[in-house]
Amino acid sequence: MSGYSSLPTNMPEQYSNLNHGYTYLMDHLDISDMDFEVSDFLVPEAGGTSEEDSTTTHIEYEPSNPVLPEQFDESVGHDGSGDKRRPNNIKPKSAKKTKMDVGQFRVAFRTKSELEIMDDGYKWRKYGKKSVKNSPNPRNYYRCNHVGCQVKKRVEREREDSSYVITTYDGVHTHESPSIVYYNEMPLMVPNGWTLQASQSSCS
DNA sequence: CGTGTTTGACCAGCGC
DNA sequence: GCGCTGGTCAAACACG
Repeated sequence: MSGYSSLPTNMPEQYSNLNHGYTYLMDHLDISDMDFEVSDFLVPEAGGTSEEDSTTTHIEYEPSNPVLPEQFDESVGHDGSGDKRRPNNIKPKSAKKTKMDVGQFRVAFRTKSELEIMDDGYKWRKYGKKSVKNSPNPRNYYRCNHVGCQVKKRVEREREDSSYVITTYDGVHTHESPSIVYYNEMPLMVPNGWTLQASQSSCS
Protein backbone atom coordinates (compact mmCIF):
# COMPACT_ATOMS: atom_id res chain seq x y z
CA MET A 1 0.00 0.00 0.00
CA SER A 2 1.35 3.33 -0.92
CA GLY A 3 0.28 6.79 -1.88
CA TYR A 4 -2.51 8.75 -0.34
CA SER A 5 -5.44 6.77 -1.43
CA SER A 6 -6.39 4.67 1.50
CA LEU A 7 -8.91 6.72 3.34
CA PRO A 8 -12.10 4.81 3.99
CA THR A 9 -15.09 5.77 1.97
CA ASN A 10 -17.30 6.13 5.00
CA MET A 11 -15.07 8.69 6.57
CA PRO A 12 -16.61 12.11 7.09
CA GLU A 13 -15.85 14.38 4.21
CA GLN A 14 -13.79 16.76 6.19
CA TYR A 15 -11.34 14.06 7.07
CA SER A 16 -11.19 12.96 3.52
CA ASN A 17 -10.58 16.55 2.77
CA LEU A 18 -8.02 16.56 5.44
CA ASN A 19 -6.03 14.05 3.58
CA HIS A 20 -6.79 15.89 0.46
CA GLY A 21 -5.70 19.03 2.11
CA TYR A 22 -2.46 17.55 3.17
CA THR A 23 -1.72 16.55 -0.33
CA TYR A 24 -2.52 20.06 -1.31
CA LEU A 25 -0.35 21.48 1.37
CA MET A 26 2.56 19.31 0.61
CA ASP A 27 3.09 21.20 -2.55
CA HIS A 28 3.11 24.44 -0.71
CA LEU A 29 5.53 23.38 1.92
CA ASP A 30 9.11 22.60 1.57
CA ILE A 31 8.79 18.94 2.28
CA SER A 32 12.27 18.03 1.32
CA ASP A 33 12.90 17.15 4.90
CA MET A 34 9.56 15.55 5.47
CA ASP A 35 8.58 12.00 4.97
CA PHE A 36 4.86 11.99 4.74
CA GLU A 37 2.74 9.17 3.65
CA VAL A 38 -0.63 7.90 4.61
CA SER A 39 -1.24 4.23 4.97
CA ASP A 40 -4.26 2.14 5.67
CA PHE A 41 -6.26 2.77 8.74
CA LEU A 42 -5.51 0.63 11.65
CA VAL A 43 -6.95 -0.14 14.97
CA PRO A 44 -5.19 1.66 17.80
CA GLU A 45 -2.39 -0.49 19.09
CA ALA A 46 -3.70 -3.52 17.34
CA GLY A 47 -0.74 -5.67 18.03
CA GLY A 48 1.98 -4.26 15.88
CA THR A 49 2.59 -1.06 17.71
CA SER A 50 5.10 0.83 15.72
CA GLU A 51 7.40 -1.64 14.17
CA GLU A 52 6.05 -1.56 10.70
CA ASP A 53 7.11 0.59 7.89
CA SER A 54 8.86 3.38 9.67
CA THR A 55 8.00 5.88 7.01
CA THR A 56 4.32 5.29 7.15
CA THR A 57 1.71 7.42 8.75
CA HIS A 58 -0.71 5.43 10.83
CA ILE A 59 -4.27 6.41 11.25
CA GLU A 60 -6.73 5.51 13.90
CA TYR A 61 -10.31 5.87 12.99
CA GLU A 62 -13.49 5.46 14.93
CA PRO A 63 -16.33 5.73 12.48
CA SER A 64 -18.80 3.76 14.52
CA ASN A 65 -20.52 6.72 15.98
CA PRO A 66 -19.71 10.00 14.34
CA VAL A 67 -20.80 12.88 16.49
CA LEU A 68 -23.08 15.45 15.06
CA PRO A 69 -22.15 18.99 15.90
CA GLU A 70 -25.14 19.49 18.15
CA GLN A 71 -24.28 16.31 19.96
CA PHE A 72 -20.70 17.04 20.31
CA ASP A 73 -20.35 20.20 22.25
CA GLU A 74 -23.33 20.20 24.53
CA SER A 75 -21.59 18.64 27.44
CA VAL A 76 -18.59 20.86 27.12
CA GLY A 77 -20.63 23.99 27.03
CA HIS A 78 -18.64 26.56 28.84
CA ASP A 79 -17.05 28.13 25.89
CA GLY A 80 -15.59 31.24 27.36
CA SER A 81 -18.93 32.31 28.62
CA GLY A 82 -17.34 34.37 31.27
CA ASP A 83 -16.81 31.91 34.02
CA LYS A 84 -13.66 33.26 35.48
CA ARG A 85 -12.04 30.31 37.00
CA ARG A 86 -12.74 29.80 40.69
CA PRO A 87 -13.02 33.43 41.81
CA ASN A 88 -14.78 32.92 45.08
CA ASN A 89 -17.46 30.52 44.20
CA ILE A 90 -16.01 27.56 42.45
CA LYS A 91 -18.28 26.80 39.59
CA PRO A 92 -19.11 23.11 39.52
CA LYS A 93 -17.60 22.01 36.31
CA SER A 94 -19.58 18.88 35.95
CA ALA A 95 -19.55 19.48 32.27
CA LYS A 96 -15.86 19.05 32.07
CA LYS A 97 -14.77 15.96 30.28
CA THR A 98 -11.38 14.54 30.84
CA LYS A 99 -11.81 11.29 29.09
CA MET A 100 -12.95 11.14 25.58
CA ASP A 101 -16.44 9.99 25.07
CA VAL A 102 -16.95 6.64 23.56
CA GLY A 103 -18.36 7.13 20.17
CA GLN A 104 -16.97 10.56 19.67
CA PHE A 105 -15.39 10.72 16.29
CA ARG A 106 -11.68 10.55 16.54
CA VAL A 107 -8.98 10.23 13.98
CA ALA A 108 -5.30 10.06 14.65
CA PHE A 109 -2.31 9.68 12.47
CA ARG A 110 1.38 9.59 12.76
CA THR A 111 3.56 11.67 10.57
CA LYS A 112 7.26 11.73 10.17
CA SER A 113 8.01 15.37 10.22
CA GLU A 114 10.24 17.87 11.86
CA LEU A 115 7.27 20.17 12.09
CA GLU A 116 4.82 19.57 14.86
CA ILE A 117 2.29 21.94 13.46
CA MET A 118 1.00 20.97 10.09
CA ASP A 119 -1.47 23.28 8.49
CA ASP A 120 -4.50 21.20 7.63
CA GLY A 121 -6.48 24.15 6.43
CA TYR A 122 -8.27 24.81 9.68
CA LYS A 123 -7.36 27.48 12.11
CA TRP A 124 -6.31 26.16 15.48
CA ARG A 125 -5.80 27.88 18.76
CA LYS A 126 -3.49 26.38 21.30
CA TYR A 127 -5.03 26.10 24.72
CA GLY A 128 -2.78 23.81 26.63
CA LYS A 129 0.46 21.98 26.88
CA LYS A 130 1.09 19.03 29.08
CA SER A 131 3.91 16.66 29.70
CA VAL A 132 2.61 13.14 29.69
CA LYS A 133 3.75 10.16 31.63
CA ASN A 134 6.23 7.84 29.96
CA SER A 135 6.97 10.39 27.33
CA PRO A 136 9.77 12.91 27.23
CA ASN A 137 7.82 15.03 24.84
CA PRO A 138 5.00 17.36 25.86
CA ARG A 139 1.55 17.10 24.40
CA ASN A 140 -0.01 20.17 22.89
CA TYR A 141 -3.72 20.83 22.86
CA TYR A 142 -5.43 22.79 20.13
CA ARG A 143 -9.00 23.84 19.54
CA CYS A 144 -10.58 24.87 16.27
CA ASN A 145 -10.83 28.61 16.12
CA HIS A 146 -13.97 28.64 14.07
CA VAL A 147 -17.00 30.01 15.90
CA GLY A 148 -19.16 27.21 17.18
CA CYS A 149 -16.77 24.49 16.16
CA GLN A 150 -15.61 22.38 19.06
CA VAL A 151 -13.13 20.20 17.29
CA LYS A 152 -9.94 19.64 19.19
CA LYS A 153 -6.67 18.10 18.35
CA ARG A 154 -3.72 16.89 20.29
CA VAL A 155 -0.23 16.93 18.93
CA GLU A 156 2.64 15.08 20.46
CA ARG A 157 5.86 13.53 19.37
CA GLU A 158 6.13 9.82 19.49
CA ARG A 159 7.86 8.60 22.57
CA GLU A 160 10.08 6.08 20.89
CA ASP A 161 10.93 8.10 17.87
CA SER A 162 10.64 11.82 18.25
CA SER A 163 10.90 12.29 14.52
CA TYR A 164 7.28 11.19 14.34
CA VAL A 165 4.43 13.46 15.23
CA ILE A 166 1.17 11.97 16.43
CA THR A 167 -1.85 14.13 15.72
CA THR A 168 -5.25 13.24 17.11
CA TYR A 169 -8.42 14.99 16.02
CA ASP A 170 -11.48 14.84 18.25
CA GLY A 171 -14.85 15.67 16.85
CA VAL A 172 -16.18 16.76 13.53
CA HIS A 173 -15.86 20.23 12.12
CA THR A 174 -19.09 22.10 11.71
CA HIS A 175 -17.67 24.01 8.82
CA GLU A 176 -15.48 23.46 5.83
CA SER A 177 -11.80 23.96 5.76
CA PRO A 178 -10.98 27.39 4.43
CA SER A 179 -8.37 25.87 2.21
CA ILE A 180 -10.87 23.44 0.77
CA VAL A 181 -13.26 26.24 0.03
CA TYR A 182 -10.48 28.07 -1.63
CA TYR A 183 -9.55 25.05 -3.65
CA ASN A 184 -13.12 24.42 -4.76
CA GLU A 185 -13.44 27.96 -5.93
CA MET A 186 -10.23 28.02 -7.85
CA PRO A 187 -9.86 24.63 -9.51
CA LEU A 188 -8.36 25.99 -12.67
CA MET A 189 -5.58 27.75 -10.92
CA VAL A 190 -3.93 24.60 -9.73
CA PRO A 191 -0.42 24.61 -11.05
CA ASN A 192 0.80 21.60 -12.89
CA GLY A 193 3.13 20.70 -10.12
CA TRP A 194 0.34 20.09 -7.64
CA THR A 195 -0.56 16.53 -7.01
CA LEU A 196 -4.21 16.81 -6.27
CA GLN A 197 -4.98 13.49 -7.78
CA ALA A 198 -3.27 11.66 -5.01
CA SER A 199 -6.30 11.31 -2.79
CA GLN A 200 -8.71 10.55 -5.56
CA SER A 201 -10.17 7.41 -4.08
CA SER A 202 -11.58 9.20 -1.11
CA CYS A 203 -13.97 11.17 -3.21
CA SER A 204 -15.05 8.74 -5.83
C1' DC B 1 -3.92 47.24 20.33
C1' DG B 2 -5.46 42.82 18.80
C1' DT B 3 -4.36 38.12 18.51
C1' DG B 4 -2.17 34.02 19.74
C1' DT B 5 0.97 31.45 23.05
C1' DT B 6 2.74 30.17 27.50
C1' DT B 7 2.22 28.34 31.84
C1' DG B 8 0.74 27.20 36.44
C1' DA B 9 -3.26 25.77 38.73
C1' DC B 10 -7.56 23.45 38.95
C1' DC B 11 -10.65 19.59 38.23
C1' DA B 12 -12.44 14.99 37.37
C1' DG B 13 -11.68 10.15 36.19
C1' DC B 14 -9.42 6.12 37.27
C1' DG B 15 -6.55 2.66 39.59
C1' DC B 16 -4.86 0.95 43.75
C1' DG C 1 -10.28 7.25 50.27
C1' DC C 2 -6.18 8.82 48.20
C1' DG C 3 -2.92 9.87 44.82
C1' DC C 4 -1.80 10.05 40.03
C1' DT C 5 -2.71 11.56 35.56
C1' DG C 6 -4.74 13.84 31.64
C1' DG C 7 -7.49 17.66 30.06
C1' DT C 8 -8.81 22.42 30.53
C1' DC C 9 -8.90 27.18 32.04
C1' DA C 10 -7.43 31.84 32.03
C1' DA C 11 -4.11 35.48 33.45
C1' DA C 12 0.12 36.94 31.93
C1' DC C 13 2.99 37.47 28.33
C1' DA C 14 4.93 37.98 23.54
C1' DC C 15 4.59 39.44 19.03
C1' DG C 16 2.80 41.60 14.78
